[in-house]
Amino acid sequence: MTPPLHLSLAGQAVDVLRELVLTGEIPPGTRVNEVELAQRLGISRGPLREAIRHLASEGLLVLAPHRGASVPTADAADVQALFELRTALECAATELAASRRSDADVVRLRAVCEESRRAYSAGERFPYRLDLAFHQALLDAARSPRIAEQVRLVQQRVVLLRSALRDDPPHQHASLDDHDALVAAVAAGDPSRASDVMRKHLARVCAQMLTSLG
Amino acid sequence: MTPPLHLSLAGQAVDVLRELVLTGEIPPGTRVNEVELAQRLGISRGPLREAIRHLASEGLLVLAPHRGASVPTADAADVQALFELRTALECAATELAASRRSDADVVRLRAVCEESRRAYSAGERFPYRLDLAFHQALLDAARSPRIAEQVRLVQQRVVLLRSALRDDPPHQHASLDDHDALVAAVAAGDPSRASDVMRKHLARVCAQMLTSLG
DNA sequence: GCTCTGCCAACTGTCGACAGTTAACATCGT
DNA sequence: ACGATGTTAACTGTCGACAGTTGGCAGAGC
Repeated sequence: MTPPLHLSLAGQAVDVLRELVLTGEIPPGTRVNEVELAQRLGISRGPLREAIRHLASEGLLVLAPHRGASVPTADAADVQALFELRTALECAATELAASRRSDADVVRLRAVCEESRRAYSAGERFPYRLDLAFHQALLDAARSPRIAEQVRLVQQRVVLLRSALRDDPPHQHASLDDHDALVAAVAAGDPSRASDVMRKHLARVCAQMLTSLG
Repeated sequence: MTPPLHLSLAGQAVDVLRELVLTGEIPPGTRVNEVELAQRLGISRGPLREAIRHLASEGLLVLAPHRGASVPTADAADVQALFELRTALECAATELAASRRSDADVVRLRAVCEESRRAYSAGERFPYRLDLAFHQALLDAARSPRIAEQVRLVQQRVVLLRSALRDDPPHQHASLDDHDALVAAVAAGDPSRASDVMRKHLARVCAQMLTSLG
């Protein structure tokens, strides 16, 4: 039998609180009240504090001494710094993916791209879910668990800002093309081209976010 | 007056416990007893638990449900994954440093290199302190606070393994040469050459650690 | 002698309460 | 009316105690 992944109240609180932050139910700038939230979750302040600190270590909350935790707000400089980190990590992961990918990885990547195009053609907004799935599939192909973990954390922080990407068809179309180009380079086993495409893709996304903010 | 950096007991406990782990006073594989350590630090279990969780988020401790925290031990695969991450981050930082460095940055880097050579010539073992100082100076020149923070965390984990690097003069000499080559490329404003030198430098360090382990 | 089962000690996970600090409000002085 | 100051309520930081789980040990059964 697999040991239960988290039965601890603190672990559950991490999951619930993460969702509350990522879905925007606790919007950026909001301060978190420990006693109130503890009652809402039906737990004591101890486990909740541990959950809060954990989320803070992931960058989803910021702590101020004697003033508690709040959901971070980002300015242009923050976005730039965040994308410098994301670019460093994802370009490296993309290079590794181009070197290490299996046939199954390529199949998977193509499938995600096709599903994205279907959804886009069907008039849906480009589902963020599929964008994440694509990047996740790329990370799987890279077979570097630590880099994958760090990328996951950075992407989480980006999700906090994703309101900036809603409803921009040109940007979404460009992203679909980027993804296709990425898959082609990875499938061809060309790390430097793949990395280059990724760098440009992220630069576009970053620029898009900066204009949407400022 | 600058507000005290951490007056909270949890914050102090983080610093003390981090030092205990990094200096090897609590060696890898050792389990940490909460009540015992709390008494030793003269604090209650609450703040200590927060400190433990914080160190765990930095990778300096690993948590097992109902079995507490212990200092992690690394095998070859861990070292490889760790250096893949480190390479991704430091190569990116090096590229940025080559683009953004000021004259003062170059002066600083040269000074650290010279001090390292002096120490080495004087028959000292290559002080790890100076190696950290060099990489830190490089990060300062890169002006990317998030990447710098992540590198700091990875380097911390590497310190846990640094016993593997003691007393290897050929390796130390090669590292000194690497550092000089790095400074030259950064000073010349050549990002791709600088990144390349860094990649090879880290590959050598990683290989050295792997042979020392297995 | 070996294995399985049931108990036991030690430790972690959790809780409720107290103390110290912060920030906002009301009050006083000018 | 405006600013400075004292006061107070709310919240965080900390503590000690209780409960549940884990792993080891002793003893019974084969």
